[in-house]
Order: sequence, then structure tokens, then C-alpha cells
Amino acid sequence: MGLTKSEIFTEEQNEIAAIAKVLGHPARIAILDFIIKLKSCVCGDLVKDIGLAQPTISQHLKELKKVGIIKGTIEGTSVCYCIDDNKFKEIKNKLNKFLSKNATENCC
Amino acid sequence: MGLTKSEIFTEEQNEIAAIAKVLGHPARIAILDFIIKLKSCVCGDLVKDIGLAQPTISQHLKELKKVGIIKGTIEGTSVCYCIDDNKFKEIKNKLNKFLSKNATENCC
DNA sequence: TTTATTTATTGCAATATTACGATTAATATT
DNA sequence: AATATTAATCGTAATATTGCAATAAATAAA
Repeated sequence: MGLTKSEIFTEEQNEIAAIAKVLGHPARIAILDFIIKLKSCVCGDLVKDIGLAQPTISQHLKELKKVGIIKGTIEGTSVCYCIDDNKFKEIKNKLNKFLSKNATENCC
Repeated sequence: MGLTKSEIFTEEQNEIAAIAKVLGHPARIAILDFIIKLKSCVCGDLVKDIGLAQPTISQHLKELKKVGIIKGTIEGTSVCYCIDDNKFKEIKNKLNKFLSKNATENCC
């Protein structure tokens, strides 16, 4: 079917999964790496740097924007894509919180 | 095309993405939640608890095993699935390291 | 206003993922 | 040995994702 049954999971489970899913593509990791390295950027630079077609980069940027980890400000003909520091921290904390659940030792 | 161009990304970018991708489905988050809560479990319990068909759970377990975050030990007719504590920590550290790159404030 | 420049959107082909019924494999129990 | 129990695998349908060419939209520059 290819259709995730979101309704049988908790909101937290769906949220963690949604965040992880967006991070689950090397192009999007590369985009974040690049933006973090530069502290600011425009889409054109990403196309040159990463080596995927412009529509593909645009699509990945859209998904990153969807979870709020980056934000874009229009500057003339180009768009300045930046990390949303607050949202980034929030996402980091949420993932960390989930990964910290496994505090005590396990059986085997 | 549906085919990720892994060869144009760094090994680290591919690795982070692969880890995140596995965490990018609520069923797998729910499975981890359940195993962590119980400290040990068998597949049958998961099927009852989560509400997906047995082959579906089995498939998700396989993907979690693929990145090493869980391990399964055969016990008679059933399999005891547990968190691989070392691998879990490793994964946590890798994600954290990536998410800690964004240390300084950004432009906008 | 025309022409560039830059990013978004549309449409589509190829591949991947999700989910499950049916079946298989492997061990326990009777 | 026959039967139950449990999990893996196979096959398949439905949907999602990835990537790109073509095009549109929006602003800047001439």
C-alpha cells in the first residue's frame, strides 16, 4: 500500500518519525551541512555545490522548510535560506529526548 | 526516478541519512519505544501492541536490525529483540554530533 | 518594456516503501 | 510423527519518493 498508518501511533511517535524522515536523505543532510558552514546561503549555490538539478534542490528545501528546520527570506530575485536556530534546537532536543529513553542497560 | 544519488555525498552524510531514515517511520519509533519500555521483547507482543500485521512488524524489525540499533536472539520458537546498547549510543552520538554543528547564531 | 536571473511548480518516469495475505521454516509440544 | 506456535520470506497492490526537463513566476537590470 505504501500508506503509513499514522492514526495508530501517538502524536510524539509521528512527530519524531516526521523529523527523522526529513533528515533521512543525504541531499538534505548535505544542504544543512552547507547552510551551517556558510551561516547563510541562496539556492543557486546549493545547486552548484551539491550537484543535483535545481528543481531537485528546491524540492528538498521545501521539505526542510516543512518541518521548520530552515527558513527562507526573499532577497530580490534570490532566496536566502538559513537555519531556524530555535526550531533547530527544538528538533535536536526532541530527538535527544527520544534517544535518551534508553538510559538503563538492556537484557541481552 | 526514486533512486538516491549516494555517490555524490560524503560517507558521513550518507550514514547520518541512513540512520535518520530508519527512524523516519512511526512504527519503528513505536517498536523502539516498546522494546525500551520492556527492556526485552518478542515479535508477537509487538504485533499485539502496535496493531500492524506480523509480516509488517517483521519487516520493520529487519530495518532496525540493519542499522544495528536492535539485535535479536533466538529463544525456542520466538525471538527476543533487544536494544543494542552500544550501537544505540553510537547512533545517538552521531546524530548529536551532526545536530551540534549548528553551534553559532545564523544570519537571519 | 525587454531581457536576464533566480527560484518554484508541474508533469512524468523510475524506483522505493508500506502493508498484508499466503506460505515457509524452525522449533515446541503432544 | 503430527500438530501447534512463532517469526521470516515471498509476492503483490497501493502509495511515496527521487530526480529532472520544461515551464512559470517574480524581480532586477538594461
